[in-house]
Amino acid sequence: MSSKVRVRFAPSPTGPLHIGGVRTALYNYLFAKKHGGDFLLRIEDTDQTRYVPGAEDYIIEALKWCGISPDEGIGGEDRGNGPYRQSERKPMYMDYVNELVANDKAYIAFDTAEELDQMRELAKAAGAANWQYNYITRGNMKNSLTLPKEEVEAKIAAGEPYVVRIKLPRDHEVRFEDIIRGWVSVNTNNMDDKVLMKADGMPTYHLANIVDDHLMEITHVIRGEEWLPSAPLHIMLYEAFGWESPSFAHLPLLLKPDGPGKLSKRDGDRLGFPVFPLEWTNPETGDVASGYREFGFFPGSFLNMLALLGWNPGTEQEVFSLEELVQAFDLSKVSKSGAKFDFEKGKWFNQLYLRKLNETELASLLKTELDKAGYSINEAHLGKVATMMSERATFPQDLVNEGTYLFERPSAYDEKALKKWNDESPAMVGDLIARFDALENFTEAEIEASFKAYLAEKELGFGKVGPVFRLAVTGMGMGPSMFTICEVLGKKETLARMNAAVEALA
RNA sequence: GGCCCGUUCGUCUAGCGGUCCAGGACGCUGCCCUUUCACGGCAGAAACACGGGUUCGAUUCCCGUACGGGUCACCA
Repeated sequence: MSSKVRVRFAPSPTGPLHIGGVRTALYNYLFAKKHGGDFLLRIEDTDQTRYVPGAEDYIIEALKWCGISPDEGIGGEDRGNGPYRQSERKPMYMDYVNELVANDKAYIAFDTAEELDQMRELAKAAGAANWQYNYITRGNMKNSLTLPKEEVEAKIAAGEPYVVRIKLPRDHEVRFEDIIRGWVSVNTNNMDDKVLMKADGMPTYHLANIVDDHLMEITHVIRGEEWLPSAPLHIMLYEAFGWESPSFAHLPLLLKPDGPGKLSKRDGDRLGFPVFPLEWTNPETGDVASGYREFGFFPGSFLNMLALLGWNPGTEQEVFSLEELVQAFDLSKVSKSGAKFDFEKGKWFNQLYLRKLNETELASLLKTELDKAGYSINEAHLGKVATMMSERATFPQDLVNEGTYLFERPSAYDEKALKKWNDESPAMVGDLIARFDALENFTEAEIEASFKAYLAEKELGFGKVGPVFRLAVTGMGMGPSMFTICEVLGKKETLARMNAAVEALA
């Protein structure tokens, strides 16, 4: 009888979540929902020096925008496993650390950060490999393993700062089966006695993580590959406590599209696209980093894009709603190697999502964008214009930007299109003005019929008059059907523009 | 550098010993549609890192090399 699936996303509030973090949260969410389990959000803020105000709210808002809010924990329900912020759990960790020390699974160490740095430098100067605080070196350091018991007690009584380190056994092969990578094996000889509790009394990530995952009954730990090297330590910790370890799944990293390395927060807008779900203003510098939401992405397309970065269902389906992702998701189909992030594919997804919208939805998007840009049009035309512009838009703002001539008179004429304008043009436009002016209902169909009748009468080709007509009305050399544009503009405005063009370009 | 993980088109990837002179998608190129642009349709270029094994047979299994990534804090 297996217990209920419970997973957690446990970010550190050191700044905005980047898209790699969002993907980790997404995979956790998908896995939980697929198995009818719980998705928790825990804040790992054991490092007080790195706390960034606003980061926690940002994380909650980002998940909410994506539609993958946690069931339990920060931003979700408190189901009695809280607090869900590690800084608020500080007193709880002490007992566990003491238990480990009492059972000879951990020890107290007095070495200062400076002394440790010195050891590392010395080792480096001697050309040795990494200096490690381990089964060999701990015998020469200042700790409860080397110092007499009375001295240890005296130091503690005197208020001397100390840390607690795990006491790793010598030459022990640590093995665990990663859901994505299969068996991973590391010898304790290559590991060191990591600090479990810092001098300030706060646990390190390693200790807090294990204690909390155990207490919160986490069944599956799904996290980035950057944690793979410390997974053996975590296994040792579970063993030290005598607890059953959860299953692990280490996700491949999101890599920079250009140079080497993983996509990082610092990449910001250097690459010409957002790396954060929502816009973020650095509270210290005031710098603003763009977000996918503000860039015009839909939560659905954003998630769809992220989901396929490192996972695929094994079929040729690429477009998924969140519900479909839940159904199709499978951790064993997550790939092993890192994925270079490709913004072009993301844009494609957004374009696809935009086109799936119906006329009412598009009209509402257009209205919002028009308001933002300070434009307004006859509400009756909203749907027509939105639909017309949607096929050349990737983002909602393109609905306006790709056709500003629909909302204001052209202030200039496109240089390239201007080449189509010649000596005969004013007369042609003049003829059209006269014809259009006579139209009863200035509708798309009527305008088209009138225009074509004119072509037939003068025995002119569409290519001869069309571009000139377009230039006069929109100032452009390309765009959607002129007849639709004219109907939207209305007779008065269309004729006014044509007259203005004749005057300006004569 | 030590340790760990990985390696199929430019990119994301399918492939779990013969179905693969390797499939899909983004991007790119060409053609068609079209007054133009866009959309759409069609077509095309484009990859199994290398070397050894194992096997009747390797993209698929094993080993090595190369390359890439991660990690080596009283940060997570």
